[in-house]
Amino acid sequence: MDSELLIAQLLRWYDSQGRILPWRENREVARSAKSRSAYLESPGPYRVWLSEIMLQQTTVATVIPYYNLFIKKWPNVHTLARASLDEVLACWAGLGYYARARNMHRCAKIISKKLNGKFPETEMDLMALPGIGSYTAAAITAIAFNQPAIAIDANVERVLSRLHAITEPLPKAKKMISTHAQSFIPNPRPGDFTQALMDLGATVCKPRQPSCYNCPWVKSCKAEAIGEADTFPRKLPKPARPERYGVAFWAVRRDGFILLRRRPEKGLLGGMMEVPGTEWRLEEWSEHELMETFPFIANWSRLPGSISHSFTHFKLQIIVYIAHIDGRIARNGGRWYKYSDFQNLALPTLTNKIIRHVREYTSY
DNA sequence: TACTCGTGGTG
DNA sequence: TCACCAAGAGT
Repeated sequence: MDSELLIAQLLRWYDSQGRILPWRENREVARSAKSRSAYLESPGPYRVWLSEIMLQQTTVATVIPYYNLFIKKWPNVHTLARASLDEVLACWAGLGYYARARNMHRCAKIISKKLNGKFPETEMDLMALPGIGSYTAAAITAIAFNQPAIAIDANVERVLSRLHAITEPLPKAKKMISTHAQSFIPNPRPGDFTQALMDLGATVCKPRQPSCYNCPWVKSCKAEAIGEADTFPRKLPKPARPERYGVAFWAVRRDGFILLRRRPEKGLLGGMMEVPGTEWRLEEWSEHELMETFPFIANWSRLPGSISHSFTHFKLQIIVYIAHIDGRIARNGGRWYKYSDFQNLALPTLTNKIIRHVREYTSY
């Protein structure tokens, strides 16, 4: 294929059809100035880095409000480095993949204190930082510093799988896709090009019902040529997700405070707050078992209904027991919180679902 | 390498 | 309704 032609076609498309996003405010300037080169000035590595971390496995629409909040609260890497991890996790709550927030905070401290606030500019040096892998390193190199690199994400994998009609299923096809991607390096506008490729995948070369009639590459696309664009990329079937069962214990103190606890730093929902409960196992919990599992002696009563939540590799069904407590017992690291303090806590969506469920059935 | 790690939107 | 999907990284 003629790489130079493809590059020119995609950049032309990007100049008129590329998205304007909060972490691309330079594009707004470029487009309104009708500049040929949308690359006027990078938004800066901090903004590029922050957006790329948030965008890992997360949709643009979900990220935007979080990105705006973070930029407003911590406008540069030094302010973010000075924030407490608790504060960062509380602001990240609901965005998922919480290891990202912990790694991001660690990374900010390293850049602020050890690197004098200066982001590394090569993929190798960037990848040495926590939370930055091959994709994010390439994205920062290309977008923030306009140096030759191509970030290969799920969009790019899909676009190139179709362009070359790669029948090898993912993830085995990654190596071949990467080889094809290298043919676009170097090019005159590395930052714009890598974003153009992602925009094409997000708005035209979509997973389902791709708009091939709007694609600048339609004449070169091998998958489209055989009328099977939407069948690429091929993928290996995913294993079924098992159902797990858990019980949450909603303890209310006489003054109305609720017992919550912090999850361990590592693992699922690491460092986030939860309603105390049983482990999540493959077997349902019997009433008889729970008699020995309640965190303390009280008049526990079961709330009607249940909560369903879906994680990446298993589904979870939670039932809730509620009790009013006289003493100020707080076992295994739990702490009492009042409702008005909940907004400042790192509450993941699962915990919020349990809270909402309780509020439906009680007056709290 | 293959598994772990969230959540919300979509068809 | 539910399986699929997303600007992946760490281990």
